[in-house]
Amino acid sequence: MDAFYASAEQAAKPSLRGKAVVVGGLGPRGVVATASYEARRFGVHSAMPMGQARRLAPHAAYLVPRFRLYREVSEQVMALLRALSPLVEPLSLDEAFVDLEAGEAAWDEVSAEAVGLRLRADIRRVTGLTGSVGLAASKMVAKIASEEAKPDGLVLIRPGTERALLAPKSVRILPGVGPATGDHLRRAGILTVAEIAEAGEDELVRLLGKAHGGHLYAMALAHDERPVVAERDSKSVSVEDTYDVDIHDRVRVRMEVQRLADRCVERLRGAGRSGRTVVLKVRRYDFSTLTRSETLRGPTDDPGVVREAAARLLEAVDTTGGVRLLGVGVSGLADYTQEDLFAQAAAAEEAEDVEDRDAAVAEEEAAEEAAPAEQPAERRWMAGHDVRHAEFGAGWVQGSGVGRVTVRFETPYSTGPGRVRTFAVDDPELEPADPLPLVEL
DNA sequence: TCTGGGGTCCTCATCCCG
DNA sequence: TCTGCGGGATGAGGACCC
Repeated sequence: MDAFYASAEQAAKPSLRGKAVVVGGLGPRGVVATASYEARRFGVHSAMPMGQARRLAPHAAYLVPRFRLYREVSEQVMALLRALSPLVEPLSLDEAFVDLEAGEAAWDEVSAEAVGLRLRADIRRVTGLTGSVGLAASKMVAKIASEEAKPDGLVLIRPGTERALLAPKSVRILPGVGPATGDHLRRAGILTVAEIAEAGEDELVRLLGKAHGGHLYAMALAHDERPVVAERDSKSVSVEDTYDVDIHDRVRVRMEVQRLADRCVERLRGAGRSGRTVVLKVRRYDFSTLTRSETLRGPTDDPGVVREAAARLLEAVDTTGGVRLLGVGVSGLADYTQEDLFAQAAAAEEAEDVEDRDAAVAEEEAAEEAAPAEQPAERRWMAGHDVRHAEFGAGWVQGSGVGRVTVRFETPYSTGPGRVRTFAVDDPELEPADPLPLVEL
């Protein structure tokens, strides 16, 4: 999908069509998740700090991501892909590999191109958004083709032409070559894909190590036999938060770690999994990041067990100077919880856990009350989120501040920009609403 | 107003075991 | 019994991707 989050927002909000739109975290430490093509013209791109984006494109619309909506659209697209082949490998919400031969949807260049064209039309019809298609004989080349196809295009790379096509390009187009590897290669005088191939496998392995070097050399020769793998089980589950202001208070740090552990277990259980290794992540005030992990005797999905492990790990970490991010993760996932000797004891502790949790929630609420500067009312009105007004109907939050919230009343089906009105943040006629489908049913 | 969140994979060091 | 060594498990960190 092309500039997926931003395109979805433009489809949902007619007043933003053709305008610079930036989706990402809006807090003081937010970064850009996706910029619309209009915003990219100002130099805004993903992973850029929001402050920098605002300086480059002060008039762009800045919105918070709405993952619910993106997931729904993603499901529609994935369903179209699965109709082509049982072998669909999603890479993210907006990207996937499809093995067209396995689905007998295509068997040569002509049939593949026909399938690609039809798919793009279907995506547009079903979701209202544009997607790009890259067709090739391997995953790597198909991925590069799809990048070239963006936005709103289709690129087919004929088998046999891959090497010549890749040769003059920067090493950075190869998947797996980021800033660090790019620099490494540049220092060795290797700038293009052709130069990787000329350097030879031994030299690549010497520079980058066995796995990475060998892999990269194969890629440069357009050798990529990796199969399309459907439904891969995830290998870890984690949650993390970056705080608007560094946390110095050790007690508060402990409390945050407990909350993160609970959220992590919630997600773990939601996925019907359990895990054996608990990982604590701490990013300090100076952006240095460290992780500490502990492997348990068996997999668990018990919040008490994960919380205790996370707390133990935290005790081994120096947080003087402050922390900007905390995270808790679980890896070594299994589909079951081991019924070991301690299962009984764990069940007995469950009651205690619930009490602990209540205590933690109470503590947190108390902390919020103690800090009224948080302005909780405006938390409800996040820029870009859907609302409904008893009199004016469906709309979205354009902005909020100093006790007011500004709403634009329009839907994905409005023919032009909607009207704007401002309300008090506690207006009883205004309430949060669910996202509307981008295409009218 | 410098730097998100959720993942994957690889490497290297260390420890333990046979 | 001492020593060498390979290999798995574990833990930490880094690069990369969307």
